[in-house]
Amino acid sequence: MNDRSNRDCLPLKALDDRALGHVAEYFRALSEPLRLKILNALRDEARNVGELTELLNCSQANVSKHLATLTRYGFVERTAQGTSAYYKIADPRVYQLCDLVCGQMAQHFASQAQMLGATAPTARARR
Amino acid sequence: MNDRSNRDCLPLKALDDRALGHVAEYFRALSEPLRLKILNALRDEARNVGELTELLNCSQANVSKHLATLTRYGFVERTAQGTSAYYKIADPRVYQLCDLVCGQMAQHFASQAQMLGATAPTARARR
DNA sequence: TGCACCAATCGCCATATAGCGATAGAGTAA
DNA sequence: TTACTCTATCGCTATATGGCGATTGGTGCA
Repeated sequence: MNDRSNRDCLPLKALDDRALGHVAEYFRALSEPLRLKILNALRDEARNVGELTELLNCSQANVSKHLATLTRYGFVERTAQGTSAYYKIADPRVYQLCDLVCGQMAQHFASQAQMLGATAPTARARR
Repeated sequence: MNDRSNRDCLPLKALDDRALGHVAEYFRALSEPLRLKILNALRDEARNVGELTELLNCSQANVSKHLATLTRYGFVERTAQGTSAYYKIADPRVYQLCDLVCGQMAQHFASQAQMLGATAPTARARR
C-alpha cells in the first residue's frame, strides 16, 4: 500500500482500486436500515445488546451481528461490563454523513417533484 | 429538538422507518466499487456508455446497469445524443460524501494502526 | 459447584444483486 | 428499405448477506 501522503483525507479522485473498494465497503456498512437504527439509538447514550434488542424489536442474534459490523468499521465501540456489552458511538462524524445524505435526498425528491409537476400531465414518462 | 428547523435536511434522528430505509438505499447505491469508479470518471466531464465501458474495463451491460442505478438515485443525469447516451454528474455534493468517508476511514485506519503498534510488535495486520 | 443470564457465533434458508452473454430496440448512414 | 452502431434489457448463475432458531462461551451469584 503506497498510502502515505495526507493524514486525514485522500480525495476520491486519487484512490486506487483497493482503497476505492474500502470506500465502497464503508458505504455498504451504512446501507442497512437496522444498522442506521442502531446508530440512531446510540446517538445520545451507550446501550447494551439487550436494550438495543428491545428498542429495535428484533432478535438478539441480529443485533449482535450488526454491532459486529459497525464495530469492524469503527462506527461504534464495545465495552464489556459484567456480563453485558455496552456499545457507544466511536466517531460522531458518522451523523454528518447521514445528515448530508438526508439533505441530498430531500433536494433530489424536491427536484423530481418539480419535474413531474412541470412536465407531466401525462406523468409516467421520464422512465 | 423535535423541530424541523432546517428546510432541506431532516436530521437522522427524526427519521421514521420509511425515510430511514431510503437513506439506507442511498448508501447502498454508493456501496459498489464500479459505481464509485463511474462517479470518478465523470468527475470532470460527461461521457457516454462506450467511453465508460472502455475506461472501466468491464462489460457494457454492467455499465448500463450501474448507470441506471446512479440515475435512479439522482447521482448522474442522462442526455441522449444520436445513438449515444451521455452521462454527467447531477449533484457534485456526492464528492463531499466520498471525501468525508475517505477522511473518516483514514482516521479509523490510523487509530487502528496506533492500537496495533501499541499492543502488537507483529505489524503486518494493518486490518 | 451448579444455576441464571447475557452476548457471540453457528447452521440454515431466503433474497438481492453483480456479472456475463445474448438480444432487443432506437438512431444513423448507405 | 438494409446494414451498422450504440444502449438498454433479458435470462441466467454465483455470491453475499439479512434474518431466524439453536447453541456455545463467559460472567456473576447462590
